[in-house]
Amino acid sequence: MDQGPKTRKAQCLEDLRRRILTQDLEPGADLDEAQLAERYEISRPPLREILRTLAGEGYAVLRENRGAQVAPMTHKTLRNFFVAAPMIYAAVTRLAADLATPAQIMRLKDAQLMFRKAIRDGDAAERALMNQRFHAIIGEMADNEYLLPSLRRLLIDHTRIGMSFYNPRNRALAQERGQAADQHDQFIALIEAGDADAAAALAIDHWDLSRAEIENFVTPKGMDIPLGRAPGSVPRKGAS
Amino acid sequence: MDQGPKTRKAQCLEDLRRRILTQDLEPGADLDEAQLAERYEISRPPLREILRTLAGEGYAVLRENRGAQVAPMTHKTLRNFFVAAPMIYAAVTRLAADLATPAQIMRLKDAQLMFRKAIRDGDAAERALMNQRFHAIIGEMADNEYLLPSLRRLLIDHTRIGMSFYNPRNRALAQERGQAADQHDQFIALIEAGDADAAAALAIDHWDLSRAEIENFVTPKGMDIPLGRAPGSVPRKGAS
DNA sequence: TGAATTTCCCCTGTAGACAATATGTATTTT
DNA sequence: AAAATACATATTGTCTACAGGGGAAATTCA
Repeated sequence: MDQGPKTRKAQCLEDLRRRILTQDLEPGADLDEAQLAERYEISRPPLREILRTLAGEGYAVLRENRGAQVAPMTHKTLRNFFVAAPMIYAAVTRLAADLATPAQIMRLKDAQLMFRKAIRDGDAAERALMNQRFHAIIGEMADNEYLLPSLRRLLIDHTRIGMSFYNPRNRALAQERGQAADQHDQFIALIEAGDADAAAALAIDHWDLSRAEIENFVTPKGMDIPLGRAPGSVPRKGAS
Repeated sequence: MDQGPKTRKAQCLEDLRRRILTQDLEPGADLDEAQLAERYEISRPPLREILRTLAGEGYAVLRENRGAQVAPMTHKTLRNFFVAAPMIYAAVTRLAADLATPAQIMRLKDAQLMFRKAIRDGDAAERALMNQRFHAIIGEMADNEYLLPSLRRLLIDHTRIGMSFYNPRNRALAQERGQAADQHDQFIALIEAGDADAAAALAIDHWDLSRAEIENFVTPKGMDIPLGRAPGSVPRKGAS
């Protein structure tokens, strides 16, 4: 029983990627070799190769003699992300509109169908994964080995960030997801038409939508409720 | 005898990087596991990890069940390189000017000294390596995990391309190398001054210089020598 | 009681042997 | 004679066992 079309090693790699993207494995979490090797029924040497692969792709970091951990998100992460994302996204989308092949456009449409299905089903992890796949395919269309490494790194953290503020009770978020899906349809149309300028502009719009979501989550409205007074304290004006 | 400050494995990784950058190992060359393991006196499992690391960094490519090879340079390579390089270089340099620490600036000056020394010594490989180090340090200054992967990938191929048209007899190239070194001094000054705009502009100038070199090599002047006439052919005007 | 040092244990790193897959060659069949 | 298949060989992929380093805790000394 080799449970699936691929080898166990490939399945392990794929599953670890999925678990990291969906935050099933949280940023900074330790990746224990022996434990993972047992879980995926492979021995430690091939698992170590997988960890190195993940590190190369930006999913994990390796520390000499101290094991691997899921790529952490630090206080600088968001700032760096905001700086790099619009530039790379716009550049890649522009190239994609110029170079996309019919076969790739088919795959993009498939990914979009699965993305919309995940939204309908309310499956947050699947939605995040399908969104990631959609943009990864646009990256493949751009076919530029020098830009793809940064794009892939961005998509990993974009997906993880998106997972961290999923909230099914928030109507505004649901509405924004609908907008995002509509923009995906526009991506397909513009790429199919080969309209590079419009595609690049759409990439910026798409980014702005996502950025606004992230900013609303990171910087929520403060609670407008005064603190109680400490016993014996004197009421006063000015700074606390 | 552990011949050096680092472990044999680290030395192997470093040496393979150096050999790939200097084209001692040419693009597309096969990397035989057993052979390399013997050469560096380590066993195959750690060597395989090194190959995976190199693949993650863009030095090599892995093909399932078919071994590793040095990252090839195809017909699309140069075009993609020309598209991505100015954007990434300018962006990274701008960030570097904003964020560089004094310690990093010290290291940049060191790298520049070694770069000039390599030029004086006429050591092409060392010059290419030190140029790479100089720009890698600027990358570290930018401190942006999303842009560095693409920068690293660009620097690898920029170094390899530069090595492929080294010619000590060409005076124009020597003069351009002097210009490049002078621009490096300007990089240091502008980064130290924190002048991001000027640094980004300089990055573009530096790129233009390098691009002109590459274009002159890739597209040399045609030879203006007519073919001989075939026996019995009639002299004629117009297209051949 | 606190701090420094030493020891122990767990985890990472490595080695050598084994298994499996791909390629090239030779043979056989059409 | 040409093509296809089967086999042999070389190379990649994997496993078990062992060695080594780092961190944490305990103990000892100030």
